[in-house]
Amino acid sequence: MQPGKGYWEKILSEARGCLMVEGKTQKIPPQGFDLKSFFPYQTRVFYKHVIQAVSRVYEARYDMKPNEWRTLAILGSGNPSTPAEIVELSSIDKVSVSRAVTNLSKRGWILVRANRSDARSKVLTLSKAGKAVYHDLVPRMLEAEVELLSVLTDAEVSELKRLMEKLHSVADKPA
Amino acid sequence: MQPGKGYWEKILSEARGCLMVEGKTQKIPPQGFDLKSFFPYQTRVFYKHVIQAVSRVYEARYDMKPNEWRTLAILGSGNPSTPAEIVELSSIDKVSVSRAVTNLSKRGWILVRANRSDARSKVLTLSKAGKAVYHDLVPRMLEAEVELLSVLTDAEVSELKRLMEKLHSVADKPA
DNA sequence: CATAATTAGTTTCCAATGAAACTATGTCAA
DNA sequence: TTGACATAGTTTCATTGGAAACTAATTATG
Repeated sequence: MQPGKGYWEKILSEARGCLMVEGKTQKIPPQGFDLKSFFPYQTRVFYKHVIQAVSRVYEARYDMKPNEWRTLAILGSGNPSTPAEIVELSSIDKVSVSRAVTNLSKRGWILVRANRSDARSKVLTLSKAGKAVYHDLVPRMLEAEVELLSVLTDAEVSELKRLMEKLHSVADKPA
Repeated sequence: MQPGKGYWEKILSEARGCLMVEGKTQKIPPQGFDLKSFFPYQTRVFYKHVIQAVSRVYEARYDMKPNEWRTLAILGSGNPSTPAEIVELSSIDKVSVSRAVTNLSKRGWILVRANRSDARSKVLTLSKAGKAVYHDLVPRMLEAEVELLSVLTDAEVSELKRLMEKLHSVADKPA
């Protein structure tokens, strides 16, 4: 339960000089904070790199927005879905899903029909055209993924994924 | 130079059923694409988690925006800088830096003086108030980082950082 | 049943961001 | 010099995305 003490001891030791307890202003910082070695900063740079590498594909080829691609991807890989299911599966918020669905529908890529079991809802499926786009795009996206990851070994990719997932397991502080 | 063949062989094999070569439309996909196991998707989820964990701190405490925090962080840890240097160090674009500087200046946290050696430019430093904010915020940000990373061991943190950095080393395709 | 509380999805509004155009200054070459 | 081009920073504009309010339909409760 106490993993990696050393790490943050090191980090905090850098900050120690400028720690201030609530009211008490103390000391000048030991020139200590370095954005470049700050984990969230590194994550942001990393993220931008990854996203940019793959978003080019659907942007250039179909002028799609990220959320449209994600929505299409979910509809293509599964059975008919409701917007709510897409929210669930994509971690996009419902407002954005609504917009993506509207746009994809305008383009004729998805079909919207009523949901018999709940009139508030809708059932979405890919149209023929939508499937064609999906089939064209998926392998290209996977290629882009492969290209992106090609500097890493298999083992490294697995490890990276594992560590990213592990980070989520932080329980929200009970207090 | 050919690292981790197995990984993408696996990935591509899933797509194989629906690969289409330029003009030729082929096959139905093997129900194959799963957004949740798509690396860029995982990265986005990961990123949101990380950013959210730390941005709370400066948002709640000083109602600062991400780019304002980053700008402050750079000014605080170093010597006087020009906006261009901040762009360089923060990987924020110059438009955003300009805005962050304007806002921080309005709040009285940074001082702007002319740059003797180039009248187009400016020299920025933290004011007394700005330093106080910096000194208050830095240890809290580091704490948030520690908190965030506390589910990982030292070794895991190092490895994660290493892998994220390694991914950048992709050379932009020559052709 | 009737009505209160929820839920699905949309619309409206606003904050954040980046691209392109713009202003002012600096640099280089004839 | 003087003009052509480059550079620092700002402004304008369009796009994106999320929060909150809204509508319509459903479920729960008395």
